[in-house]
Amino acid sequence: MARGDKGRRTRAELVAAARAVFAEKGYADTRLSDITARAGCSTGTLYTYFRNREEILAAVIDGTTDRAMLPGPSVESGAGSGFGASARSSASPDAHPDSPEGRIREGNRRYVEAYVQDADLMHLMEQVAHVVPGIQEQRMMRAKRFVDRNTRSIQRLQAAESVDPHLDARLTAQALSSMVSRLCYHIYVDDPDPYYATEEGKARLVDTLTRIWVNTLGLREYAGQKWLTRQSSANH
Amino acid sequence: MARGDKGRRTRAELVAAARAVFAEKGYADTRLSDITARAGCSTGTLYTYFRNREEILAAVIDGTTDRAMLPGPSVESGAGSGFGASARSSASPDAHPDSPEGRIREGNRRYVEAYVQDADLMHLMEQVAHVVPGIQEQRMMRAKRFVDRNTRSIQRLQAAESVDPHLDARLTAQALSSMVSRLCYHIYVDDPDPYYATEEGKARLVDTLTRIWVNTLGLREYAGQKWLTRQSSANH
Amino acid sequence: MARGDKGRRTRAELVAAARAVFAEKGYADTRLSDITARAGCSTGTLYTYFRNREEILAAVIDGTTDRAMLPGPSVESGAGSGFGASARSSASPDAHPDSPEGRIREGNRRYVEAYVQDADLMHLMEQVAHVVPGIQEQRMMRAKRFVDRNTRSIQRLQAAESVDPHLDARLTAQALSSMVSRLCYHIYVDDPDPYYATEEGKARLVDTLTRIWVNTLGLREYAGQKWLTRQSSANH
Amino acid sequence: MARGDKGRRTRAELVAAARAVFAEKGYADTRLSDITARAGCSTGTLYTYFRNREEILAAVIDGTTDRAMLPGPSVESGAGSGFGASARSSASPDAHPDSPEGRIREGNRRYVEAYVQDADLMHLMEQVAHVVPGIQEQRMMRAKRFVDRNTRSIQRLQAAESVDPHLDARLTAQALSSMVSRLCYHIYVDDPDPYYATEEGKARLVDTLTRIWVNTLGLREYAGQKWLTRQSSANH
DNA sequence: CATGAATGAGCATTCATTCAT
DNA sequence: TATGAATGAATGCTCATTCAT
Repeated sequence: MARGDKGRRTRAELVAAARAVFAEKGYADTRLSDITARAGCSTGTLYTYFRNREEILAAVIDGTTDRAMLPGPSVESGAGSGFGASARSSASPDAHPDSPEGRIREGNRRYVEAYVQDADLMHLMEQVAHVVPGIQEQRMMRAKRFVDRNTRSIQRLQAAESVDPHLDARLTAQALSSMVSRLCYHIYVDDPDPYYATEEGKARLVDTLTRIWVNTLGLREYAGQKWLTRQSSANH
Repeated sequence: MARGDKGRRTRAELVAAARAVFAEKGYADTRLSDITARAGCSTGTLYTYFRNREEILAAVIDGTTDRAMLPGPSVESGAGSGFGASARSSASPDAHPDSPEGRIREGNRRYVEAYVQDADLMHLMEQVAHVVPGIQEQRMMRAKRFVDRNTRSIQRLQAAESVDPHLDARLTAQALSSMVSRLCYHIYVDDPDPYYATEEGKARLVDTLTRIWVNTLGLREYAGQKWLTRQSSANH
Repeated sequence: MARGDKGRRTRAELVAAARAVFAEKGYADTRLSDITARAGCSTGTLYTYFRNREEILAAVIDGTTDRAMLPGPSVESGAGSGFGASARSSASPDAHPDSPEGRIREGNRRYVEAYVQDADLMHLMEQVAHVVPGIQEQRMMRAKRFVDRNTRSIQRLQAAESVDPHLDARLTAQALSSMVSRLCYHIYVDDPDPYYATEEGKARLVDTLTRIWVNTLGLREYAGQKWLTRQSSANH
Repeated sequence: MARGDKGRRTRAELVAAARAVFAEKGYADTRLSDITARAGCSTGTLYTYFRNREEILAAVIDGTTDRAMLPGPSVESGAGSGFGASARSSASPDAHPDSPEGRIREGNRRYVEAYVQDADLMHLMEQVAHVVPGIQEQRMMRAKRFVDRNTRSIQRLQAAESVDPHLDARLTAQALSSMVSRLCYHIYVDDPDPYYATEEGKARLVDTLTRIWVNTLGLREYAGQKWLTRQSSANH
């Protein structure tokens, strides 16, 4: 493994090139020579930094994991806290940021934002998850932590009678997570609609996601209230 | 293309073998010789029926499309009708089968059932969708029809004030579809849990899915009522 | 080998089909299935009549050998006689048919005529001669006989002081034969010019060939005479 | 494409090996592995320099095009001049080198010499011309230029009344070219006779070819003179 | 005699990986 | 560290030939 100064730069160029080529041609259709060609170095150089094709894939994923890969809402409310900490809540965009709804909304907002930034990576992940061993495990681990936390939040709120007690907490947490990631995947990768790349589009998406969480959980304050009206006319 | 009687049998054996090997080793790691070996014929025979690797993949997918591939709830309620036709509704398993909830439940039940049957195929689809041109298009077409129908149902129910009017109908329809397919994928493919292959597990899954749909939409009768208790203790 | 009545017809269809396909796609690019497809029978049938690919090629060639394959001038003047039998001679088209020139002209005329008829076969021969063992030998045998005869004719005429005595008789005979076949090949196969398929074109070709023979040999009567004028203006 | 020093050597070895194997087994029967085996490298190396079988054939042909491929007499007399520039001429080997006859003889001499050098290549060309697209075109182009030049020479000499005016100039030029190449092909490839590889044999061949050209064209000075005697006894 | 599905040896081509420079 | 030519195992695909029906 090269650690000099030029070394670090070359390595970075390789990772960047790999990401770009993976995005362009897909993982399976990418030749290592495509990567070195774009990185402007020779084939041999790649092996100075990576032992094989999978290792450079791992580097591409790791290099951006920190930013992206937010597995869903409630991420930001501090370890173990979930979204159920505080009391006040409503489906309106101006809900108190510390209410369960506020936290859900904030989590969704961050997730969507990250997804837009790294849509190409998400596409790559999708291709690679079922093919390269290890990736999927790592990914599921991360997702599991958040589902676990949300499961506990739901259970706590169910105990507090703020959430529909009939819901299977874990299944629901998993379902809501799946929904968020899959809908983003659909909108930003599968069948991209430029509207959802705009601020308005993203806001609408976050709002819909949040509303689905809130409605699903039946967060008390919200469930009982009259339907609110929103400024932008419905149904884009 | 062989059309005799033996021909039909050989072709079927090849498709079956292909499906099995794809499931076992993954699409990318499957050698055509793996398929012919399992089918008990020589490599050349494969080319009597298929021009190349993609064509046999297509045959595998087509061969099961009819059974599986139900893209989600409300499929069965007749062309254009969606799930919103009748009035009475509740989240309980014994909801009138013709109520919106009944239809959603029935759709979910069928989808889950089909998914369990063809989980290996769904896995295959997931691998292949992003790699093989054409597959993804066909798949999205089919999904789009159901999202469209559900979008209209939601809009109709919103007009009748039976559904939360703040929801973006299309986005919600898409989100709920995504949730169903993705959750099934997670449960039956990604991180399989034998419990959900049992009748009880499937029932619980269907129930949770249905409840999420109903809660999300805020179907009136349900939203207002007191939470019901279920026999099986919560949260598996 | 099938010898029934239907058998003979099937065999004939196969040979005809083979000739057509060889002409269309070239020998190397012809699949046996191309032949059976065009003949309207199944692949197996071909093996009822021919043991392999070379055998059907042989059949195609044999089937037309009688007509075509005239190896050049002087063919018709009776066994062993060559073109030198009679006395009077001139390069004009109306030379006495029994003069050396008349015989040369007649030989060329027949050769060209046959070539036009079977240009596709000649093309086939050219492809195949260097590739399939046996064909070339058979072909050379036939050619050799005519070169031999012409060699003797030239020698006889040289003895009679009617022909340039400096010429190497055999080499000249070979050269003139080569010229005729190669020029026809060029004109009818390599770089076909429709003009030479017309009666006028063929006449001009035969005339040029004949004149080259006569001039080369320096057949006395011709060599001494003043240049003749021809009706059709020169140099197409 | 490798451009280093070793690279150039490897490439050259491959081309040499290809030429040798093509000559030995024929183009169609040559396996790429035959070539790499003889070149002493692995199969993959061939693809470092050539994209496929045709490209290495092209390299074999190009690599020797400069030496060989002289399409016939009169090549060397400067652009556009042909063989008809000067006046004095005779069929004797000691004709003034600048006379038409001298030029024809010199052209034939060079052609024969080159043919002997590269007989294996000429054989290869013959096999390949009718099979590989592009080769034939390139070959005809080159040949056409010489036929064109000779056509003009003939026409000029006809205008000067030095050449038989009845001859179709282009057809004659084509015929004489064809004769030269085909006779060489016969003598050196088809039915090789060691005699013609000797100096005496080559001289006799050149002499015969030249004499046929001169007689055919009826170059005045020659046509009128008495037949000359040559030292070597006639008719090998 | 005809059929056409089955065969399988044979070959071109790819591309991750190595290593001498 | 960088280079890039060399490697060669691996695999998709072809098509002449066979033979049971």
